[in-house]
Amino acid sequence: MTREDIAEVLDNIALLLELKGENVFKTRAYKNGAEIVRSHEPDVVKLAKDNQLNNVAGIGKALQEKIIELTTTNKLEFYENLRTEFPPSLFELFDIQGLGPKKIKALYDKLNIDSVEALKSACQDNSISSLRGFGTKTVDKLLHAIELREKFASHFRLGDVAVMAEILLDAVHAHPSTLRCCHAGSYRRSKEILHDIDILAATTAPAELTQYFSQLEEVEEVIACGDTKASVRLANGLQVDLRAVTNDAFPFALQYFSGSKEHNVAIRQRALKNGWSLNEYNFTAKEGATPPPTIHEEADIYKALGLDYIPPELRENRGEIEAAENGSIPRLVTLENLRGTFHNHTTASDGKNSLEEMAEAAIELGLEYLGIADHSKASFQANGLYPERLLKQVDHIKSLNKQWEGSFRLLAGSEVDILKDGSLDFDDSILAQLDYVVASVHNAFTLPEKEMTKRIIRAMENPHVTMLGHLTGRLLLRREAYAVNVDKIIDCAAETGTIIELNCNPRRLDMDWRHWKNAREKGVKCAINPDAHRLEQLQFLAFGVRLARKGWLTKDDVINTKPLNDILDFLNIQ
DNA sequence: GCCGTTTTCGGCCCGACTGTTTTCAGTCG
Repeated sequence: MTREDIAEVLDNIALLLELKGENVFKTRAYKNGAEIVRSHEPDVVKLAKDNQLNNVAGIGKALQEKIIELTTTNKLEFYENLRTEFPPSLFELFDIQGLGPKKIKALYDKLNIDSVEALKSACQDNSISSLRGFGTKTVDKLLHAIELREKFASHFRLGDVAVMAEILLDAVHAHPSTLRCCHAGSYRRSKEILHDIDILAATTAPAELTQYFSQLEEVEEVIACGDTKASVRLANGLQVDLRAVTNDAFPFALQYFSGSKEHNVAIRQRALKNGWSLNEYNFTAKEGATPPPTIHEEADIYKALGLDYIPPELRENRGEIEAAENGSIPRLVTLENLRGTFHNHTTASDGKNSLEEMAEAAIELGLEYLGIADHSKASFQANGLYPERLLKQVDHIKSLNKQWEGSFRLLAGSEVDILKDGSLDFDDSILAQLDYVVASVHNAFTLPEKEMTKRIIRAMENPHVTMLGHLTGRLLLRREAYAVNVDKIIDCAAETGTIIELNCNPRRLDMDWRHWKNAREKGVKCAINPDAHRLEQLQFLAFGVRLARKGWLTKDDVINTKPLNDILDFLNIQ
């Protein structure tokens, strides 16, 4: 049972308790517990096994017992009993916008509606209007929400929304009443998966701005439009929220709407200790408390609370507040710090551009080196190279390098397949002729966790392997990560000096940001690699940097911030 | 259900928006 499994059980308990009409704080405690289980370091599964759960804030006696029962028996009696009270299909109703626990319970109790399908019929034959609180507008909205659910996913990848997020921010910026504006929410925090885009604006005419925003040509549908807030939907189903506030409230609103919720709860608690209540508009001093200082910028809020500025990417309540308190917030890596990158493909395997074109694009981006790592022969679906073609490519790279005379360099590598037993797709004698080696898993995804972990560790123990490619093989919103013990891989990387890749293809973003803080603390280095299959994809580096920042990584933690000469030394290349 | 330098009881973030409920409940973030 993984931490994610446990978190899901706790989340489900919270939903079931809500349906039962339990105390909201009790349900909140379960939801909160689920979040803690997802993100706590070290892993609560390990803590439970070592009987070390008693010092985790937010996990009290009752949740401790439940987590221990889950880790030892893979079951939870309390949960099993609770589940018998409602049909499992009821959960899907929580996906419908506009339906919460109260309404779902009413639908179930009064009309026996237990699924989206049943809800749809009840809306269509209008039997639903007999319920108090379900007027004609509600029925229309529910039908619309059901349609949306069928048509669109409710989650989007960062890389799929970034362009639109920037276009809409520009549009808000262009309105004459806008004084300043910024993204907020999970986009600002660089989450890899988003539910919506949040934009915050300081304006002298809030109602005008929300009107203007809801009428932009990119807007497909207006969900809500009030005097200070507008919610719209774009053609691809993505929801975008705009908040319009005064210039004085802007820093507070920016802090508030950037989240995360967990971070804000902790920040508010801290404010309360000073006798100040903090909301999206201001500090309010309670009676007898020292008056809060004047706030001009978001950073002033953190300063007022005795904290260093916390970059938005870190605001997940994963230790950033403690770090800000004791002055140990890391100076996070930036895109400008990158000097080169590894793991890119060419037409030799499944890339769309030649060596020359990729090199030119890298130079254009200001990089000093570009690593070429085409697939190895076992990846026949990707036109993987046999040794002969690989060595020919190495020669080609050597001859191309002459023209740049040290100002730029192509590095000759390979993305070699880790075979099912952990051996590599090329002999050591071939690997020894390369500048570096990326080792990746491309088949046998269904191995049990122990075997998969052993397989990857065996590959890492090969001294020719420089770095590990896309550690878990996940494809966001498409394919689950394969079963692998990431903590063990990190430990092995620390021992063997193997670099772990942060694959910045927005469909992968693998290894996950949640593991990097741990990896960094153990001294494991990161390579931010675009895994570019065409020259435009070198731009993926920007997503990689965003996620590296989210993983607390500094310039020193990222190997490809090193200038060319240092990299040549590091790789032992003449 | 969790938590504690006012506390082991009594708090726990709260404002915006919508619809229908004519004074507020439910949902959302």
